[in-house]
Amino acid sequence: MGFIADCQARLAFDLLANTWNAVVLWALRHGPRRPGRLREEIGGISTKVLTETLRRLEFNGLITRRTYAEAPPRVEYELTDLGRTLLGPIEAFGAWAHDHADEVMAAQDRWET
Amino acid sequence: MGFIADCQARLAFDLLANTWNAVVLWALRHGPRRPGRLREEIGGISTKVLTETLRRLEFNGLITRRTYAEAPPRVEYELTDLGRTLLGPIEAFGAWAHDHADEVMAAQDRWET
DNA sequence: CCCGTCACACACCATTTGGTGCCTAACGGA
DNA sequence: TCCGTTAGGCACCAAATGGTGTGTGACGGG
Repeated sequence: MGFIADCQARLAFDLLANTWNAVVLWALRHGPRRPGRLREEIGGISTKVLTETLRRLEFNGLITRRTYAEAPPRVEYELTDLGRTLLGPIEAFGAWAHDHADEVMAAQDRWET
Repeated sequence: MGFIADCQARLAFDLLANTWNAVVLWALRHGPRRPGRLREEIGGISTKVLTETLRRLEFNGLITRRTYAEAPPRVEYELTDLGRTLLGPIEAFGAWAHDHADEVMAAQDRWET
């Protein structure tokens, strides 16, 4: 029933099953962002991986890519309505981490043997 | 603020940033399970990957491993209190998928060019 | 007329992830 | 005594992920 194997929940898990998808979605929560700005705000992500992540999110209909015919070129990424509906679940994880990060790290430290 | 780069939220995202972690946690939601039973209920996971996933979850303090000195050997995995606190956020994603899976697949289909 | 900026593409590389197949220890039963 | 069952180790492999470094087109400015 409902949540295992090839079910729909797996689709959602797959959307978040990489290092940057959720981070980039979260970084877009306040509105459109240019890639350079995204890299600053996120920190630690290369341009290549950022563009790959943005392509994935665009492919899944979670963000849109808007280009402006200027020079130097300008591009903005923005959450779609669909993408915005993911902010709630993502925030649930953020809140969980805020409450339990110390417990996870304590559990990890117990394995120093 | 507080959700980008090296912050605590990244820790939670990392916990779910692979194919099977969330699935296995979810499969354990009703109580202890033996590995064979888990593989049946989940479907499509090899024994190697299942044990690796269980080791990861155990390492992060989300599940416990209990062995019984019997033959054939018996092992049971169970959510810890900490692991149970993750069921809420995971369920939020399941619910999201239930509501929006069709939109994601429709978005993917738009890229058939 | 060369320089810097921006948003990539592209070549290349290391590590991780997921997967298959084979092997083992230990026992109860045929 | 050989078989089946259970959990999982081990060798091996392919693909995906993440990362670095370099090149590029188009324009405005010095």
